[in-house]
Amino acid sequence: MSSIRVTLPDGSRHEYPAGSTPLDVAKAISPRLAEAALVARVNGELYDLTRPLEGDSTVEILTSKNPEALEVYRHSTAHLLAAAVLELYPETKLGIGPPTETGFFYDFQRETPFTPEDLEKLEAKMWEIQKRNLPYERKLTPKEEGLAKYRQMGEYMKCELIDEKADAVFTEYTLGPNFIDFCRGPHLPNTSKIKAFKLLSIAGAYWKGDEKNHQMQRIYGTAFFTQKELDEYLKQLEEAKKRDHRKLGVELDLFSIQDLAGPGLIFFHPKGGQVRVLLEDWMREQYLKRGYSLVYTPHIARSDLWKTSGHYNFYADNMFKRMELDDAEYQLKPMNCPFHILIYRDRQRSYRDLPIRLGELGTVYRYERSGVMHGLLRVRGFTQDDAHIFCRPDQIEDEIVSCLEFAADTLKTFGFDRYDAELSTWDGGASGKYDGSPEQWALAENALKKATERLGIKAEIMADEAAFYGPKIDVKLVDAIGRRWQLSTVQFDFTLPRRFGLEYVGEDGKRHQPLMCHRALYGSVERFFGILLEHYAGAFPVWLAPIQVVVMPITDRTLEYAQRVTATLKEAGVRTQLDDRKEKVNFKIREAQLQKVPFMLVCGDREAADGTVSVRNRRHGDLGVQSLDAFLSEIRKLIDEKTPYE
RNA sequence: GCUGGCGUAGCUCAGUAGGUAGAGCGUCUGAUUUGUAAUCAGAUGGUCGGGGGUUCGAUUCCCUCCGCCAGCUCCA
Repeated sequence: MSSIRVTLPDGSRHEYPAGSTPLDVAKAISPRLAEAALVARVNGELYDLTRPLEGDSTVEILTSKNPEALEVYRHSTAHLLAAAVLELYPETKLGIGPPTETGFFYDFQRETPFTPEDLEKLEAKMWEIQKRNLPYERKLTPKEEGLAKYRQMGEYMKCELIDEKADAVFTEYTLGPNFIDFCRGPHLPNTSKIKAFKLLSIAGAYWKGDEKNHQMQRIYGTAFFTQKELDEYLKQLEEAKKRDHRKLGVELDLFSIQDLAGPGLIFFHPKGGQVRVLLEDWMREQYLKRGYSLVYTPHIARSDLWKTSGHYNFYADNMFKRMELDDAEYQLKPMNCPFHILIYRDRQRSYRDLPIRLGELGTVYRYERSGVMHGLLRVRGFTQDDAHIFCRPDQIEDEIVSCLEFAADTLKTFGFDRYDAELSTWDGGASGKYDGSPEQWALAENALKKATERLGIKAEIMADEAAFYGPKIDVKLVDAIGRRWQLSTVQFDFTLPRRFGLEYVGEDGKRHQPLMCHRALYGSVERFFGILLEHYAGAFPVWLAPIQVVVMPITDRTLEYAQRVTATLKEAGVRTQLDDRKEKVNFKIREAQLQKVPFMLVCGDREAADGTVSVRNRRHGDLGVQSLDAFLSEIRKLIDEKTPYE
């Protein structure tokens, strides 16, 4: 057999000599394609351009236009980093170095830790190696031989990986004469293809992601096909930094975290408090509109409750320490569900009573390890917009649909147009780590699936990702600068109804166990507040802005008029502040702009004489003179319609 | 919790090869009556994160605790 047949994406077929490579195929198509080629897809599998084809194949040449090529590109950059590290610090041992969503990292084991200056040195070294124009060469090595080699090199982590993952013959990649790495590949043909990268940070990382293992130093970096794309990415990082909710929280005087009180505990200042009230009021209103009942439950309960619910054992690590009171033991609540269950269980329920939807803005406390707190996004005390739905099997699908509709409305209200969902299912019972019967799992998973279908929501199935007590749907939103955040969740729970012996009397006069699901839409009010803050970059829409209007008299002559304007707006329910300091308008405007106040009303002699206001919007600048009534009805509209931006 | 970095005035930051600190903004006082992003002048302000040690002397060096930041692990 001296030739092979290659099928191209357009369906055309060509003959090539046996042993041809994807690069040969690309060259035959066009020199320009051969130049742009980075990697190939051969019979569905990614191939190095120089890896010989084995028999008849379908071949697709991938260039910088294919997302897979970027992954390979970054993976190759990670190898370049490892090669640079070994040249500068030969005693270093290698961990793993994969591409990530935004770049790549490589883990290293070394006595002395890397410093930020090392990153610069390493970058320079990487460019130096890049210029050597070295090929990434694929080699096939028998397992035993390879093991012996890496053992001799002292690359004990590579040995461990080979031991676990390698076939009898495995692949490895060289980069120049001195670098070799156990790696599945594929890689770029050579370093000259790498055009733009940057090392970003150093961090600790556990070997194999297990905190029982030793910790290494991870170097993060990113790489793009062009310097321009890299610059854009770095700019986006800067942008993200600018809208960091922790920074905005201080600048806009919204909230704080006090050392004296403890980490992970949030203080909402007046302005943040105002926004939070609006968020909570909106949610409560929705609850009532949508057939939920509002309940209030305590913050602590006897340990007996937590023993019944199972938290005492299974959630102990996340709970605050127990306290002794009157010979009984109490604990702060980490979840609201047992309380809502007690309300359900307080009396006998008929099938006619169902569904019962108990909602609460319930504040819970969870012990988080000291290194994990993060602004408003990860805290030790937070308020969930929590609700528990108790229903019959025939009701469950409609319930899920209305939960998801509720979630979608919530997202829309806050100006999130893009979101998607993940449906986490069990493993079919294989491992025994899941609670609940196969029938229950089937019923629940089906209901979740059908509900997403009915609503036309695309839900990615995450097999074996469910909670042990039931399947769930998580909604992830995409914010103004493209970041994804996990927000709403709808989770089934087969465990708690059983543990608490929940029941209802059915049509048949017999006792049945109700289905129960947990759902939270904001998730945590604190976290949601933080996400919103970053989404809006601090410029809350008019309906949420803590201060909606600042009125600015120009001189003392117009102070009285400005006071009247302020009073009129306040009376109309517009959150208005009078800036009567003896300062220039420029100064007042600057300050209001920085505080991201939506509207500024300048009141001078002309306006006072005509009963008008000179309107300035934080985004659009000077909008000219308007009658106060006209302005009022305009802002009223923005508030009532909850216009997301303005 | 772990690895690394950091902690100086309300905020942003400078500084001291070990001799108890400085700017801008803010705050206060006075003057200025001002038209769409900073009026001027003066004053105020710090146990240099807490504690301990070394030293004649520590904000600086060492130890320890607390907190923050980037990650890891975990998670709403």
